Amino acid sequence: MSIAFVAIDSQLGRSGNNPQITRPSLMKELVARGVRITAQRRLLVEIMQNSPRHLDAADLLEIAKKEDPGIDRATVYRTIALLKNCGLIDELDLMHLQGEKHYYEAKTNRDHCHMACFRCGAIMEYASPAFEKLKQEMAKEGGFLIRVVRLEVGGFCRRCRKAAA
Amino acid sequence: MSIAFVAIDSQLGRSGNNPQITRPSLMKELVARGVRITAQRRLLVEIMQNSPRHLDAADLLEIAKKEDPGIDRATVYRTIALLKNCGLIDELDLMHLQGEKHYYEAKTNRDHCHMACFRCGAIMEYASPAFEKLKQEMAKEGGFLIRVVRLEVGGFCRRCRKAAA
DNA sequence: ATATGTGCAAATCTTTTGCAAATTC
DNA sequence: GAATTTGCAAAAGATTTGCACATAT
Repeated sequence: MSIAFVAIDSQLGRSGNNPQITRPSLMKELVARGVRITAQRRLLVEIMQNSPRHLDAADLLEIAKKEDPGIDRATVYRTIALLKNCGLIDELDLMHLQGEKHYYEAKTNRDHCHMACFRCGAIMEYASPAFEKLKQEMAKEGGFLIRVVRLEVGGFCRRCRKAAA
Repeated sequence: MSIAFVAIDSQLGRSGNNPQITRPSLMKELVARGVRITAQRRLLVEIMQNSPRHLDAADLLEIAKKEDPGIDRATVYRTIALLKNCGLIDELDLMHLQGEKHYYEAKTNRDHCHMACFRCGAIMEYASPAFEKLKQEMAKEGGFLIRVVRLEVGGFCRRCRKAAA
């Protein structure tokens, strides 16, 4: 469980006229897709749904073990793959600030960007109409049917930019 | 060396009013930064500079070995790290279509997005003023000093979208 | 009852590292 | 000549897989 990200994590939708960001219920979506519900899936999905932070596979496993000590790493990875294939979660790298692992979050109704500070490790989220417009433009100009979008930015947050100056 | 990407790879700057995309000379930039030039670095940098495709570490090693069979994997990774830290190359995942490895490209004067087709594996590049505008907005609204930007999109290219319909 | 999912352990894949020898300036 | 870089071999870290057993519908 990484610590560095707790700081300014999740400042979603700071742009002026954002509608509220919402997340669909992962469980309902799974049921709707006819996916078999097991105890382990229920547990993992609940953790993902409710975590205010971006979790990696190891985080997820660690948290799940508190409830079900017998749960295995493989199940975590398989469940992540399932959710990803159903298009219910997004995968992030967060600029590899903490190594090569991946982070996950339940898909929101609004795509958003992740800005990672190289100095303090804070992750800021950012959604804006300009992003939506860019997506539309890419789809139209490129003739591309977009399924997943990942915009990640690395640099220095307001605080660290000053501190480093 | 992956094959799937050869197809529509590198359709950079299809948007209407794009200025020409250019790349700085990696070697010159390294020299300007006072970086020691070794035979291995010269070779690897030359390959990176001239490759029309996105190469991963294994590709790079394989190509370099044709010229210098003794060159080692570690040197490839260390050189990639050097270039990345100098801000001379960008790192891509290309939606992990081919596993967890990373791909690299010499930084261009213009940031651009990579669109990866889940079906045929083609990679399309796309730059546009809307992208520049979004970056500016993020920097301004978030108070963020942007150093690296990575926008990757997964979905279906024009051809595959039709074929799958 | 049967198809599907799980735990376990081992394997795989990519990337990193310690160290002695080689190379660059 | 001194500092840096390289090759080698081993390690590390994340993720995947085969298989016998357990579970959900």
